[in-house]
Order: sequence, then structure tokens, then C-alpha cells
Amino acid sequence: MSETKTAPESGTSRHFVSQLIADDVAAARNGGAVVTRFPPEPNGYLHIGHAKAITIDFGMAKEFGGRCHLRMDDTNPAKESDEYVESIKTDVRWLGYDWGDNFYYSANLFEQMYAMAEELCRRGHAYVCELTQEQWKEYRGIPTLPGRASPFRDRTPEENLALLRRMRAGEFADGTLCLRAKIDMASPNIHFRDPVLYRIMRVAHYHTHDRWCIYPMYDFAHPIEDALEGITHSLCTLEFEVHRPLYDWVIDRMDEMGLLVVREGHKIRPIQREFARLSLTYTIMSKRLLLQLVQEKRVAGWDDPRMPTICGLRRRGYTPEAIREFCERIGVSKYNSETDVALLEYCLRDHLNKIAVRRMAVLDPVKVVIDNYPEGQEETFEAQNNPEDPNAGTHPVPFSRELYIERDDFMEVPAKKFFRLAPGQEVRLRYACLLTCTQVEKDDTGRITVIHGTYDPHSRGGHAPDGRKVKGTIHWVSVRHAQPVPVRLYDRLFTVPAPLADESKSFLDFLNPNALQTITGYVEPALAAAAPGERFQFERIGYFCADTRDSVPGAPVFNRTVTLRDSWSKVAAQ
RNA sequence: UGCCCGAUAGUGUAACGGUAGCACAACAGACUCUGACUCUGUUUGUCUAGGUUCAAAUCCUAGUCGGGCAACCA
Repeated sequence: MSETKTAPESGTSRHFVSQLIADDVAAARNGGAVVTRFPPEPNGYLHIGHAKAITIDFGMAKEFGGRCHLRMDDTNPAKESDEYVESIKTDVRWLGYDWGDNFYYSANLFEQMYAMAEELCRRGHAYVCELTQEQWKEYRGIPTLPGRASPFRDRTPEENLALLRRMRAGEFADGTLCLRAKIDMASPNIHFRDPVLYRIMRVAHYHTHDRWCIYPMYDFAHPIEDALEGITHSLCTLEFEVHRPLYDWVIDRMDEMGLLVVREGHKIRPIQREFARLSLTYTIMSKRLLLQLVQEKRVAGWDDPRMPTICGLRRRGYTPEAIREFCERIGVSKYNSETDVALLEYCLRDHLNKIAVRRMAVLDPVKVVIDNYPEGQEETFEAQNNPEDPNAGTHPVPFSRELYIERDDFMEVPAKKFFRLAPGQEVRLRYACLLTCTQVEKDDTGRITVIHGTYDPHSRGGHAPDGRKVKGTIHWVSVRHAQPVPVRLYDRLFTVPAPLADESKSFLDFLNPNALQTITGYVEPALAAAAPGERFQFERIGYFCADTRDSVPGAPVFNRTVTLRDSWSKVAAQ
């Protein structure tokens, strides 16, 4: 059947999930339909790892002309809430994916799941067990040793049915009884040793409220949800691989009961396939640990710009395009990989470079006085909004005798290959003019307080009148026109590439104390009107966005999204 | 000790029995009114051992290393 193998198209290649689906489509399995789903449990905020799954789930549907459902996998009311449901919808939409009318709650299927549980009892595939959890732990055995049968394993279907109904009716205390599948206590796969299907749990569900006191377990619920929604490919992460036989077992039982949906004459039988979850350097991806950071107030909340959550990245200034591009580039495989966060940052810079409007801001100012520029005079220069985009236009920047420049852009004793300002050295003030340093003033501690210089009146706009080469160009802001604004300099949340690698230490030990530094920056007037969420490149520094939470009209607060690449710092470091 | 899965440059990923590519990173250079962007070049790789084959990253066997599985979590 070599003709069913689709050759990679024009240099592009498919990852193994895509190949698998392509084979299914070619073989007209399920009538050639492709329906996927993204099924988060609403018990936390989505993070960059979910973005990978979302990209795969929605991406496969799009690639094969199918659809992707968004489903709240909410079978454990103890941890779930509407707050999370709303955040998930917002984040998936923001990432650019559309589930159309296909939004589901697992909880809406509780009645069907229960009906199937009863049918399992009738058919002798399930029984009500009274073993305590401690007893069961012993009965189940360990991976290397087979388990042994529960004394309740051979109840009659009638007994089981009656007990199950009483469980539902609330006649038993939480945790006293449970419904188990009757499969194989000797299976080398633990998940086949009569797994629990239903537990008693008197917890109000955020969606079904107090209608139920018994709730289905993931292994039972998930295949039912998939089958009833007509999912063809149930894609999930590697840790579910050993659950697959159980997934198939449930699907088989549904098939026997005639519960599989039929679409256009084809019985839809979902299959589960697994891929490696995303792991990123300098980042943790565990929902539990992220929750801990929030609860212990190590960060300001789920949307703290230091967090790898989608809302955190959004607030930091990431674009959905950059995140999607990243997810495309990392590929899909079954290898437990650790992706370098540098790739994410590359995708970010690459997109921001194309769309971010350029502005000048000085974050660590030192004053420059241009002694031959008339006191009281000012003028305006035109600065490009985005050299990468010819249609972006220009904007005016006011200039005067006193300016702020970056302290880093001056060296009293210049290092070799230092092209910026130094005594007797000429530099270009971006878009303005050429400036030569003449002398410096210092305070008692030797710290430079004012730099004096003279400008070339013929270099208007920054062009050398005689065509002489001026190697260095630096940014500046007119002191008189500068707007002081709060600027938050964000950096990696952790100081080491793998904060969880050392099991003898807590990941908290590796929190980066400098992951957030708040300073006052001096920005050009045009920046005062920045709208919340608006993204900029502060020339020669990095990409910033106006914070969506703390900015007020006329008084923006800026978050550093990511720095520009900086090859000088490497040279300077030696 | 049982079962399942995996292993290709520093990182991630392609090659589907027929010349080991690509991207990120690193390094060197060119260009530059952003030491950015862009461009050019360089370094570095098939876990090991057998076997099948004219030919193996690819198929088989064994081993090594890594990950997962013993919640009434998902």
C-alpha cells in the first residue's frame, strides 16, 4: 500500500501524528473524517505547554479539513471552577483558534456515563467494591507482582445494579464503595487490575451543582466523551500511553452496546495517540507548582508576566503569532525533550521586529549638555516608526540642549571596539545629529553627573555633511520633553535551566530574585499616549508593551517583553 | 524485579533500506543612522554490540541509558 503513504510536500515534512492521521484518511478509516479535541481540566490556567497541545489538536483538524472541539474535562469537582473555564476560553481564542459551536462539558455526559455504568453491571463487566482504599492498595499488588481478586468481585449483576443505584442515591458515605471494571487482576498493566470507574464524592460540581454524589474517573469518562462527541483522534501526552489499553477496552464495551456514533454511514471509533509534552529550559510547566507560586505570592498572580501561563505571556507582550510559530518549530515526537527557551525568544523577536513601532527611551540616564546648542532652542526631528515596514511612516521627536543618554553608552576610558560616546569621540544621536564629547563632570564619588559635548550643526537629521563614517549611533531623549514612566524589567523566572532537576532541592531555591526590576525610564513624548497592550521597540534596548492592568490614560506602565539581542555585551564582558 | 515508551550535532527536529539535512544556539566575517535586523561562512551528530542486506539512522536480536505506570487525580 505504498500509494497510501503521502510523500512529504515540497520540502516540508510531517510529524508522526500527522502521518498517522494521513494514513487513516487515506485508508478511509471513520469515513476519512478527522475530529480532534482539546480537553483541559478547568482546574488551572493554560500555559505554554498547553499551547503546544492546542496547536497540535487544532492544527491536525485544520490540516485534514476536520474540526476540533474544546471540552472541559470536568469529572473531578474538587478542583474545578468557572474562573478556569472562562480563562481557558479566553486563552484559546487569543491564541487564534476557533472551536465554533463545538464547546462541551464532560459533565453534560454524566447521565450517559451512568447509564453505561449500569449496563456494564448488567453485562458482568463491572462490580461494586467495598474494599477500603488501604485494602485495595494491598489487593491491587505492585507492578512486578499480580494482584488478587476483591472479595466483592463476583457479586451478581442484580446486586451490583442495586448497589450502584444506591450509590447514586446517596446512601453511602464518601469513599466507602466504588464501582470497578472487572478486567484482569493479574495484568502486567496496573490499569487493567479492575480500575475504579465511579467514586462517591459529596462535592458540589461547578457545573452540575449538587445533582451528583458519584463522579466518573478519567479512564472511564474520557473515552466515552470522545466517542459520544464523534472524536476520531484523541491526542494526548505520553503519560497516558499505558492507559491506552483501558481506553480501547471502554470503546470496545461501547461498541458492543451500540453506543458508538454513526456519521454518514461510518461508525466512529476514536483512537488515542500520545506525544511528548513540552518542557522548556528555565521554566516549570506543572500546574500544581505554578499554583504554588501564585498561592505563596512568589508572583503577583496567574497573569504575572514572569509566568509561563498564556495570560502571563500575553501580559508580558508576547504575540499569539510568536507562540504559534514556536509551537510549529518545536515539532512533535515521543522523545522526552527539553526545548531551549532561546527558540521561543527567537520567535518572539522575529515577530516583534516586524510589527513593533520604534520609540526612544532611556532607562539608565546620564545627562548630556550640548554646549554649542543655543539655550532655550528646540527643534523636531522625524524618526521612522519601523524601518522594517516602509508604510509605517514617521513621527516627530523633540530635541533640545540637554538630553538623557544611556549611562552604558558612555565610557570615560573607552574599551577597544567601543563605538559609542567617549571623550573626543564622535557619535550619532539617532535621527538628530553628530555629537562629540568634550568633557565630563563628576560628583564626590567619582560618578559622572554631566557629559558635555558639541554638535555638528551641519549634521541635521544625523547625516554626516562630508560623508565621514560615524560608527556609533545611540538613542536619546530630550530632558525637557522626557516623560518619566515606571518600567518593569522582566527576566527569566529561574536561575538554572532545569529548576526541577535536583531532587534534593526545591525549585523555589532557584527563583531568580532579579526576574523583576522596577525602574523609572525616561521616554519620548509620543510614548505617553501608549494604549494598554500596545507593543514597542525601545530602540537598541528591547521590546516593551504597555501593561494592560496598571497603565492609565496618559500614564503608561511598561513591561519589558524581551531584550534585543546584544552582541556587544559579550565583547564587553571579556 | 514486571509492563509500556523512547534514543540523530549543545538543543529541537528531518531523512520511511540508497549522498545524514534544517532550525535555534555558539563562533567568525560582511552590512548597518538600532553593536538590532539581514547576509556569508565555520564547528559539532546516527547510544553500544551483533545480525539481515549489494547497501542500515532506518529492519531483527541483545545490551546501555532516559522517561512513564502501583490516586476513589487528570
